[in-house]
Amino acid sequence: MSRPLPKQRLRVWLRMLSAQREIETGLREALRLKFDSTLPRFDVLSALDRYRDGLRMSELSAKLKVSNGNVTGIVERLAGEGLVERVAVDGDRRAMLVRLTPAGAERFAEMATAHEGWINEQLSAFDSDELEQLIRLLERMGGENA
Amino acid sequence: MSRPLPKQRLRVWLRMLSAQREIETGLREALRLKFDSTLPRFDVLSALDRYRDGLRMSELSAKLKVSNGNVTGIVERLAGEGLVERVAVDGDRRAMLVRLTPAGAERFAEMATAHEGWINEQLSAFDSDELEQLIRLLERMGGENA
DNA sequence: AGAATTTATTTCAAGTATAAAATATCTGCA
DNA sequence: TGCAGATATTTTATACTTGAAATAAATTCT
Repeated sequence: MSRPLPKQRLRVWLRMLSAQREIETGLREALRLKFDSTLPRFDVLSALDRYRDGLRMSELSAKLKVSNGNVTGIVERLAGEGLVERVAVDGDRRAMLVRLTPAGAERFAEMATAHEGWINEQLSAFDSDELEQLIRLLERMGGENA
Repeated sequence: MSRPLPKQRLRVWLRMLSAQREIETGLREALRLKFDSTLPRFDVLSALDRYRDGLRMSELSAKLKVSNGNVTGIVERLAGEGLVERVAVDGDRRAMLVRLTPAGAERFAEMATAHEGWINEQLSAFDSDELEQLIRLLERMGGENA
């Protein structure tokens, strides 16, 4: 007789939260110390690095799963640092396209290398098979992919 | 020849972030609509419900893995709502013990029931074996348990 | 064309979060 | 005893986050 399903699910959720917070705390500190930057900024740069032609504000907030207003502020600060630029979209004067500047692309490349290393350490306990298992399971959690 | 280990680990991390944000968005909204409350407040109540004798501020922030100053603010608001109370610890005048009020315990009980239901829906795709797998894997992620 | 609606983004108010500085208290030890 | 250092918490400054309201521009429907 095993534990009821709802309790098991709750347990998974709580454990996931805990692991996540712990890893994020490490990342946050590392980003701050090595790059004087933050996790949200890294996330925005990362999305823009993946979409080199740029993204609209709304696409950015959808990809990051955060509110529109939130992205406005982060992009503003990144623009202030010269890492991203906002350009008008022609054909739609409501929209703004955000993309990496050359400086931003270069900066992100350094951060991404370090970031991959930190994650690699945090998840060093897992071998390839286990990682595949995790991917398969996590892909079925929540709705669609990243 | 499979993908290199560091990339696989990164993939797991990104997928976990994505799933988490999606689920949290749902929980946040549900908590707001049904209880006019928030996730951080729920987390604090949850910890206090588990430790009925109360917790010190520092124990609370350690369990929740958030900063001390953060907990100060959330507890302040919960105290304003009459859901928690702060009492002096005798033998140490620096410390504060926080615990649920009867109203807080009652309120939390309602919230917890609903919360379990929401999580149960969000993770409805998984059966018992898969949940056990997830637990085992997640327990090895980051450092120690919750 | 002109009004109503929808879409894209920003602004706003309130709450959440961190790191660092400030307080207050406690503990260990010369 | 008295003080140096450690501990518990709050305060402060700044950043992040949300949901809702406000703008502004595009689209739809007569």
